[in-house]
This record gives sequence, structure tokens and C-alpha cells, in this order.
Amino acid sequence: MNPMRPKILATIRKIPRGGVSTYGAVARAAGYPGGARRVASVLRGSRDLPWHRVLGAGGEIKLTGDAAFEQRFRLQSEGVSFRGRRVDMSQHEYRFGKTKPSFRKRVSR
DNA sequence: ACTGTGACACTGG
DNA sequence: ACCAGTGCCACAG
Repeated sequence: MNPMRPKILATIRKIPRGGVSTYGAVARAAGYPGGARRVASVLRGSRDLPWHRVLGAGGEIKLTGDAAFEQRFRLQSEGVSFRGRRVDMSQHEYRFGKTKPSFRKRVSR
């Protein structure tokens, strides 16, 4: 039906405990460059996912209010360290094996 | 078909 | 560091 959702789910599940990734990176790894918002959407509607390991670009928590606090708490409890409001990506970002190049229309540049 | 809505990303100022 | 503007695109109404 929607080939995109399962791929994104599978990708998210690859992020190991103590590791993190970003909406954009997950989208690219799933074969949908530019689909960051799709990743967020999937996270919202699915359960039993390491949802707290997905962050905004630069390691920023994009949730708001209590949810944001919970995400930070969960991450810290599995050993992820922060630098101010963001996760220290250089130390915790999980790298997916570069797969599916897939195209993306070049934006005016 | 059209419009509004996002747990987004990137560039510029 | 913050904010505005723009691109993106599935989904719901």
C-alpha cells in the first residue's frame, strides 16, 4: 500500500540503544531523501519504536513540552549526553550503511 | 482538485 | 543564537 511507512519503520528500529539519528538521516537511509516530515509522521502514529532516538538536525529535540522532557530523560537514561539543548551528535549519532542513493530534484543552486 | 497542516531541513540575515 | 522565508510532500478535509 504505502511502501514508505514500513521502510521508515525498519530504519528507525536499526538505531541502537545509546545511539541517535535525525529525521532527515532516517528518511535518506530509508530511501526517501527529503522525507524528514514523513519520518516524523510515522513516529507519531506507531508504537513500540525507539522514538526518542530520532532528533532534529543538529541533535535538537523537536518535541515540545512534557514530551520533550521525556525524550531527553529517556536518552540520558541510556547514556546519551547533551551539550546544552542538543545531543552531542559527534559522539552518539548512529551511521546507517549508505544505501539506496535515490534521486532528489536539485534545488536552485 | 484545492487548501491547510506538520516530532523537518536549509539558507540568509 | 534567533528568526524569517522557502522547499518538501503525504494526508485529511
